[in-house]
Amino acid sequence: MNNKLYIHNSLSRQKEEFKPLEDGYVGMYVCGPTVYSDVHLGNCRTFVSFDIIYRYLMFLGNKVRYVRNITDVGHLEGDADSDAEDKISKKARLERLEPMEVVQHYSNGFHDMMRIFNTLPPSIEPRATGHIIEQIEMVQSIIDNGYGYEKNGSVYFNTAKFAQENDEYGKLSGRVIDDLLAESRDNLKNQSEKEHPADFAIWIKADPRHLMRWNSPWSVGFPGWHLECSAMSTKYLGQKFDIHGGGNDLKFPHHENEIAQNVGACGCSPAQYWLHANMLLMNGRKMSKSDGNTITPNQLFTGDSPHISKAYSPMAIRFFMLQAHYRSTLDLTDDALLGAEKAYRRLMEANKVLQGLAAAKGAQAGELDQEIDQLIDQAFAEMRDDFNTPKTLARLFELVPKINGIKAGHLDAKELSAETLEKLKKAFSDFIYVIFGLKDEMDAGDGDNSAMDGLMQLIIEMRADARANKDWGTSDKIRDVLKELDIQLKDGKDGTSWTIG
RNA sequence: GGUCGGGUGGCCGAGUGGUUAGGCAGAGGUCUGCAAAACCUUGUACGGCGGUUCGAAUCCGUUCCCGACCUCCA
Repeated sequence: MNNKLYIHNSLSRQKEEFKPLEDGYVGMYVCGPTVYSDVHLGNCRTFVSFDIIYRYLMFLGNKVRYVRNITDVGHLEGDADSDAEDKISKKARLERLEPMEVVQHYSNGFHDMMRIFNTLPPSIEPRATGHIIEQIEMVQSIIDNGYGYEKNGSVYFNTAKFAQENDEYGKLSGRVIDDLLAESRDNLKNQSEKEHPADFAIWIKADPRHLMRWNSPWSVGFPGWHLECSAMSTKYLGQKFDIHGGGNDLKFPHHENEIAQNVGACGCSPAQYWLHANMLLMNGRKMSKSDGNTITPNQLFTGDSPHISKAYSPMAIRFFMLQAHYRSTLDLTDDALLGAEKAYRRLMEANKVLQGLAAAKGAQAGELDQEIDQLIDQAFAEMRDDFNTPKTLARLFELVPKINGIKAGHLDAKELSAETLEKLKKAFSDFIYVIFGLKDEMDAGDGDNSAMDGLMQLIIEMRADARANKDWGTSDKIRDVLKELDIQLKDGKDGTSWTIG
């Protein structure tokens, strides 16, 4: 059986077998947020996608160092040599806050949201402002290697020269430097500090209104966007590492320039595999604040938005994200969320049923056993094929009727060996909790529900008595009132169970 | 305008040169005191137009539409 992991590499635009630089160890860098506003739902999708990838790499037995930065300086709203302002500096100025207050506030919010979506924290979460020295050193290396030049205290990366001397530039994004040249030749007339429009700032001299400033050999200023990722990935993962990830929108210019900086500074391309998560749409269009086609995570949780009919739980949304492949766009609609929520509950219910199953006496591997065994193996194979969560889920959902069928007695439990049943239990639990990172939201109180369980047991018994006496009024009243309390009774062959939601 | 990626059944969403994705919704049935849950069965599909092929939704060309990034304009 083929146990290799295949990953789609944006650099080669095809699936490749994943081979870490050092067997059993994986270094993964993912571009984190710029913390100047509340985290965007689309960002959440990207980080959930990489959370699954992180979890799965660990599940396969790798020791993973997962570095996800926080960009808290340098990300401009426009071009460095125009009138652009740093996003955080601007926010701080408008709100009359210290820039670090802005950074702390939105970092906290980001972390809260990541926790709500049940993503694992990265191994290291470096900040750009905490690595000014490393960035200055990298600028110096780039200058020393002839790929950077200073103009009026700012330092620019010489993209044109770099592209001429290296094969690297444009490889990732498909940009051709000549096209960039041709497209923008007119701009050369502008009073620009740049020698070429494709050049970009790696150190920016701070104008008087700029609130974030550090001493450097060139000026009192701040590092350019892109540079923080080059410097910090090198610091924590080395000049070469395994995986670099981020949102698709970062491919150009951010990631292209990152590669240029790394090559320009040390002569080697940083990551072996580049992974890009695709965008989240809403109602078939991009989310956009200006035309109202947008929704925040919190609006999703509260249902307070004209775009949705009800509130959705974080796990229902996480499940919704799992239903699409990370490299595809995902269209968020109310109907799709309704469907995902139901599917999520069905899966979790099935798991609960499964974990309660015991092997039948005298069970032997029959046809059912073989089918189940095969589906489990297929599910794992789907994950190894570029983390294909929708296909993995499809296999799990093919197992659901089997689980329910055994429980209900439609399927012959004797055909399922104890060994395969154990394998199935372990696989379901691993997929749901360990790999997909889902949580049970339907259990009351999580852990401390013995009182609730006891109460429900009593109520169920009282209803059973009423039913035995054909007292339908009482039994239906119990059922209806509980339903209003969001508790659902499920009558099965061997008694009644209940769930919340 | 440039580069790249898409257009799949009522909705979301996989995938493949000839064979079932899966979920949700819909229809029928089993079970039930009636329901719900669960189980069984089930329909409609691959944007338009050409071409390659014995055969294409899957490959090629073209056109329309959508998205990302860049650029231009505002």
